[in-house]
Amino acid sequence: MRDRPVVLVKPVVRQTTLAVDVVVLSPRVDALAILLMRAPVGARERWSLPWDAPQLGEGLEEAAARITSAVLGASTAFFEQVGALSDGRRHPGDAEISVGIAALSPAGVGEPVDGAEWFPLASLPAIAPRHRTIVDRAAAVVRQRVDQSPLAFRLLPPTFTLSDLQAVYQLLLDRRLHKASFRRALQASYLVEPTDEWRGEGRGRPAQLFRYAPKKRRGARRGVRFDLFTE
Amino acid sequence: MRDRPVVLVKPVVRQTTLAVDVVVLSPRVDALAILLMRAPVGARERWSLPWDAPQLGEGLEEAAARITSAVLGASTAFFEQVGALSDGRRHPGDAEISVGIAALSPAGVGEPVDGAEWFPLASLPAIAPRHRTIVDRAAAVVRQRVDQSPLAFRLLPPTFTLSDLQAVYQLLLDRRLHKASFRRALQASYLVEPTDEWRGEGRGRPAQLFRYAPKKRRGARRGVRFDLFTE
DNA sequence: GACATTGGTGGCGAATTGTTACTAATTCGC
DNA sequence: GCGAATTAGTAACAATTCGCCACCAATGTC
Repeated sequence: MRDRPVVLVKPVVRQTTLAVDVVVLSPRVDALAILLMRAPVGARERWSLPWDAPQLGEGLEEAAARITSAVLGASTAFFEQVGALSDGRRHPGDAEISVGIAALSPAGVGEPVDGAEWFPLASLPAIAPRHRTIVDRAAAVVRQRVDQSPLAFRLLPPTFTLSDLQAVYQLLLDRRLHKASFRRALQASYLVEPTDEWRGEGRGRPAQLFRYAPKKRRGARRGVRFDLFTE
Repeated sequence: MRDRPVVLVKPVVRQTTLAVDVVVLSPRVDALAILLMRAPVGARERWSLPWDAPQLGEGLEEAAARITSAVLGASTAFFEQVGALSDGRRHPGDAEISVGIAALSPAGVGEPVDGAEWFPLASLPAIAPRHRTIVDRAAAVVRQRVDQSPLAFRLLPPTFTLSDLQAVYQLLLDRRLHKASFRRALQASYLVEPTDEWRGEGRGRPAQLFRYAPKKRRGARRGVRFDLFTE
């Protein structure tokens, strides 16, 4: 190597347009749902993900939080980045770059403002191509990270039954889990602790309520692994 | 819900400055290394990640590819997004937003241009705070995804011995793996197939060369899991 | 030819996983 | 009141997987 470094890449910042597109995820009846907004008249598609540009000095997750509470009227505290996109696909605001962010919201928290509505992930209306990509990636991301990250607990209220928890895992993973194995794996992961409350749903035996309380576990705690097949 | 939707969030695109910061990763002697560039005189730190703004109409991974080949003189084809950052931390070009991208480069491919140098991940010189964050996240991301993604194979030439492969996994996971278990897990994953070539390193028995050839496996193929402890 | 060195495998005990089958506590219908 | 239905929770067993040791194989060194 010679003495005087030659800068072959001469980096320069350039102005671009950036949008934060938010995938607000929540467990609804028997399906994961996301929040879409009715687009202004004249837009190419009738629906879109809630989005905005970050304000000056505002972080990306901060922007996502602002957008989420504007649309849902409730604050969410857990976000998962889905990725940045700048393919040629069309964005409703024609932003060059999109940062997709998934916001996890427990069921029953907040209420969509006028013009916003829940849609089951499996049956969305037409949205802009870039939004479609972001939604698909968001689903993939949560599915992939659910066993490494306390993600499932962010879709539940502070206390919940193990059946609730299992239902959320099933929604996220999109497959049925075996009850006994699920509970055993959960036990081994030291992620929850029982409260002394019980909840009766009407029929059936009342269920004990648990809370999310990850124990620091010496050594490598393996992620929670679940097996296949229906109960 | 009323009939006329009220748009509560009125999204607007805004101009921002964006940088793509690239973490070029490669296995060097006994350690994962990344490529840093000597910064121009007057910069606050002597070294930085290679970075640039994407050109007009250029995708993020495209930009990463361009930057990588400018610095390494060789093209890499595998990228992993590390995430977008827009905290207050300082970036060498004062970009408001950074997209961190890890580029995986096999050992022995390309040669750093003047002003660029390999540094073992464990002992980096001082770099801008935002670059520090990106490097740390990149390491975390590859560690987390190595068993879900063909990541390890992108750090190796097209054919390799199983010992080579094990060494790369060990670098990525930063721990020793047990030989017999490693091979058994690999067998079960249907990720590699043997060629009919063998390679003698000088001493010891020659090793068979393998290539990456993932078999489509019906049903849920579980990720490759490895155990602990030295050979 | 003994030895050092690296590659590769068989197999065994321990741990984990997949599943069945049971017990427990409640409401509903009659 | 009381059995059926329904949901919660667990014991236990068989099958599989894991962690590891011990060994065999093929090469270079002396």
